[in-house]
Amino acid sequence: MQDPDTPHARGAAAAVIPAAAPGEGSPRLDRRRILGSAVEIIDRDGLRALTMRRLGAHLGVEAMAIYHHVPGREALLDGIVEVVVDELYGDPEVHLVSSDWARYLHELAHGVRRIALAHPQVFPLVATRPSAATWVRPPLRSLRWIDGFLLTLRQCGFSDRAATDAYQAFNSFLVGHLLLEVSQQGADIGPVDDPDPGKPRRSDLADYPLLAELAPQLAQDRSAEEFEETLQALIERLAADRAAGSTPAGPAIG
Amino acid sequence: MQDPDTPHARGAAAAVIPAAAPGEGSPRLDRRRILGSAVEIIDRDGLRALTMRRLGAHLGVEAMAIYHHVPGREALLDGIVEVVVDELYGDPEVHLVSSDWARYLHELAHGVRRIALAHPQVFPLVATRPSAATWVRPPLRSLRWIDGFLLTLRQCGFSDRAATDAYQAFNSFLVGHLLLEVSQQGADIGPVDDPDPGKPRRSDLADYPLLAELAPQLAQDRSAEEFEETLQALIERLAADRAAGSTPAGPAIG
DNA sequence: ACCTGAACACCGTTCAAGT
DNA sequence: ACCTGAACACCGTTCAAGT
Repeated sequence: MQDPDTPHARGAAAAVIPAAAPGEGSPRLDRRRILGSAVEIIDRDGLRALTMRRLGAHLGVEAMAIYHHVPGREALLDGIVEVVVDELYGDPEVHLVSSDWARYLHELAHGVRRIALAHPQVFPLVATRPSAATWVRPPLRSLRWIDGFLLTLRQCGFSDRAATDAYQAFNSFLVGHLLLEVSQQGADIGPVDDPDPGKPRRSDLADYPLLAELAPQLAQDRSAEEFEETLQALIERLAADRAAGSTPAGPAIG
Repeated sequence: MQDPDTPHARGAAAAVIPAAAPGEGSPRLDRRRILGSAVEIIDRDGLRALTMRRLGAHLGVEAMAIYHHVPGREALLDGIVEVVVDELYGDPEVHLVSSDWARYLHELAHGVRRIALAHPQVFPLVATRPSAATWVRPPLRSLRWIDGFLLTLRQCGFSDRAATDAYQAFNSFLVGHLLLEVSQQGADIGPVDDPDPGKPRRSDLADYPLLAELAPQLAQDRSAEEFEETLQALIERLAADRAAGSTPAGPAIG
């Protein structure tokens, strides 16, 4: 249980001066500042380090002050997910709509991947938090992006059904791949308290000679290539669905 | 904050008689009984309802007694994941190895899906808990199954690389699809405290006419079909990779 | 050997009180 | 209008004590 307490404001009994942006005059609390600090804490110390009390301290404020801007911890987590997902808007390489659907899916997929890799400890939250409606699926869980997605595909000749199916398949792909990719690079859900979380002992592996032989290869990080290949395969599949269009599988009447 | 306290043993100040299997004589505590109760609690009330104290009460024991059989809460969660994933062994429709790899992947995928649907509240844990080694990927995270998987594919003519790639792609597919499927059917990560988690208001949807139009279609549950289709596409892709075999993309030397 | 009671250091959250 | 102090009902976990 060492808690090195990284050299932030806290060590000395310093005056209560919240770290405000240098040029900005107002260290006052607001939702944006709260959510920003929360993301910082998770990025640095993991989800379990995010406590109302610790968040307050990080903001130079008592924990209870937070409740004036955010209804509670659950709402805080929802806000974090929203803020992180909305980083997509700031990505100059991703456009909200496009006339080239395949290129659009490429851009979007890489944009989401950049977010996941920038916030590996937040991404499990993005993937697992229940969303507003059941048909809003992570990670593309903002109404505006869902709309842009469907608009783009419909403009490009997808039927309604093909477009909505594509939305679901695209999200499944992103969640599946990115969740495993961030977890692979040490994203703990929770704090890093555990020095050695019990990696398979050699003796365990001894029971599975093939596994022991292939373990080094399994350990290779081919995430980037796999992402590209699976994305490409998905796009090809969607292209086929699009071409099939509104042609069902043969005459069903009769 | 209503807590109806479902009509289980608890209401009346009953004698401390732990619920033991009728025929079984020993209500003594052991790891298996603890993990079983823990899964029951999560299945019924969600992950956040699983508390050392509540688990103890459910077992007819003080919370501290649990620590004699399980090192702590983290280990408890790991054990839960293990127990649930190991239900695969009890599934008569899933074999550990096979000489027909495509059929094998079908069986395995459906076996894992049955588990996810049987324990929708546990599956996010299966998907997000850090595993022993980085190369052990959820949901197929038991060494024995990984070994069986690789053995089957190698026996069926997959190269080492194609087999390990297939393991990773297969797991990504399962996590992505099943996580969204269980979350879609109301799997809360956390308790059901929130009566209405804020579904998109009509006014929000008014800003996105296309979305409003397609929402009913997005809300349709096509999980089963999608699972089948994506699985089939994955298998076809793996078949192509297998056929490509050890033939790299042209001469790289020179 | 196994379980309990009491305690400790933390949580999220409330509410009246301060400014 | 915004923040604080003190309190409440919970947590996970420890440890000496009981049987």
